[in-house]
Amino acid sequence: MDLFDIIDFEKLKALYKFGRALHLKDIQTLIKSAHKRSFSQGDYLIQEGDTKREVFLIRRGLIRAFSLNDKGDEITTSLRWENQIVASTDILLFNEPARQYIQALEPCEMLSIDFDLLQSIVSQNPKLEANRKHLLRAELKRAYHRINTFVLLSPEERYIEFVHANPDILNRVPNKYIANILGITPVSLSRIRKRIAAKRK
Amino acid sequence: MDLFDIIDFEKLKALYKFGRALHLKDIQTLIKSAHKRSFSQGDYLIQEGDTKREVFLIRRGLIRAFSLNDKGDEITTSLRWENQIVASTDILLFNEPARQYIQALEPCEMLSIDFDLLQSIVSQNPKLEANRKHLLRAELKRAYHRINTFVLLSPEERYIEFVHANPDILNRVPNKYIANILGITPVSLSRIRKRIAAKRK
DNA sequence: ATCATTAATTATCTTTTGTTAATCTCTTAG
DNA sequence: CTAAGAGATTAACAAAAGATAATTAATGAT
Repeated sequence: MDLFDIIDFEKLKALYKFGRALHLKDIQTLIKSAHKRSFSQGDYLIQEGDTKREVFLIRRGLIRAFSLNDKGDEITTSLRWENQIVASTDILLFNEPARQYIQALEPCEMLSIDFDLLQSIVSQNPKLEANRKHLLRAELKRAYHRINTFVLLSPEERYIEFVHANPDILNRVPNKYIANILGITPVSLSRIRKRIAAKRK
Repeated sequence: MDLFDIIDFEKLKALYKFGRALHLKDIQTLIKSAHKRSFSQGDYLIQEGDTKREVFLIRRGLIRAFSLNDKGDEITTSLRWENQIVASTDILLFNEPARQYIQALEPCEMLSIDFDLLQSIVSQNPKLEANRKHLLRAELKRAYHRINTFVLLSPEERYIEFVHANPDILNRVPNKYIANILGITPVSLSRIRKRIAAKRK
C-alpha cells in the first residue's frame, strides 16, 4: 500500500476547508468517513424529500440547485463549483426534508462528509467553532448581497453584476439557468445581452 | 430603592431572547450593561460609517433599514418591530463600517446591549452557543426565503405573500417602503393593490 | 381655518418584461 | 452524414413596470 493511500493528501487538502485547527485524531476520523462520490451530468445529488445528512465538497464539476414553482417549472436558484460546499440547507440547517433538488451540470467529483460526524468533531474542537461561524457568516453575507441585487438593481444591472462576480463560470452554464438566478426569463436575458452588446459598440 | 429597580423584570424579560440558560452572574452583568434608549420618529439608530458594536432589542416601535442606490435614493431593505433584534450586520457580523442606515419610523424604546460583552458571555456559557446558532440560522432562513420570493414569485405574488406574512404591520408602514422591500416602485405597488382589489370583487 | 408636507393614487407615455411560437445553432447519437 | 434534441435567439403581441407629473387625501403646524 502506498503512503498516499494512507494519508490521502487530496482528501486532506479538501478537508482543510473545514478548519486549520483539527486534531490529528479528528483528521483521521474525518478522512475515514469522507468518501469520494462521482456524479454524471444530470445526476441528482439531492432530491426533494431527501433527509440524508451529508455535505459535499466539490473537487471537480459544477452543480445547480433548483426548486419547482407553482406551475411546476424548474427554477434554478444557485450554482456551485470547484472548492465550494454544497448541501441541502433544509436538511442540515433547518432539520426539514429537502425542498430543493441539487443536480450535476457537469461530471462531478465530490467529497461526501457525514454532517453529524463533522458537527461532533467541531464541537470537540473549540477552535473550530470560529470556522463554523465563519462559514455561516459567509453564507449569510452571500444571501444579503443577493437580496440587495434584487432590491437595488435592475435586471440588466443584476446581470452585469453577475458577470463581473462570476466571469469564470459564464461559459460553463446555460443562460437559462442564469436567467432564473436573476429572477427573469431566458428570453428576457437574451434581450438584455443583446442590448448590452449594442451599447458596447 | 424599589425591588423592581434592582431586578428590572422588563429588561430580564427582554434579555430572555438571548438564551434561557444564562448563569445568574451573567444575567446580572448583562442587565447592568443593557440600557434603555429611546428614539423619536425619524431618529437614526445607525448611520453609514458607524462602527459602534451594539445590538438593539425593540421593546416598542418600528424601524426601517435602508441603503442608498446609485442615484442616491433611499431604498428600504428591511423592517423590524416589537420583540425583534436590530443591529448592523456589517458591523457585527462582517466587521465593517455600516453601509446601511437604520431609522425609527415610530417613537421607539430599545434595549441596547454591548455586542462584545454579549459575545463573551455567550462564549462562557456553552449552552448559549445553541442559542447563538439558532439566531444565525433563523436569520439565514429569512434571507433564503426572501431570495425565493424574488426568484419564484411575480411582484404581485410577492406583495400578497408579504401581506400574509406581515398582516400586523401593514398599516404601520408607508407603502413606499414596502414597495422598496418588494423590489418595485411605489407607483407600481399602488397599481398592484388596485389590481388585487379589482379581482376580489 | 389655512397652509404646508407627505404619502398615495391616477394619468400618460416609454421601456421592459412575459408569453408563445418560430427559427437558428450546435452538439450528439445513430 | 443525418436526424434529434437542447439551448439561444428572434419575432409579435399582451401585460406589467418605470418615469414623470398632476391630483387627491391625510396630517400636523401655525
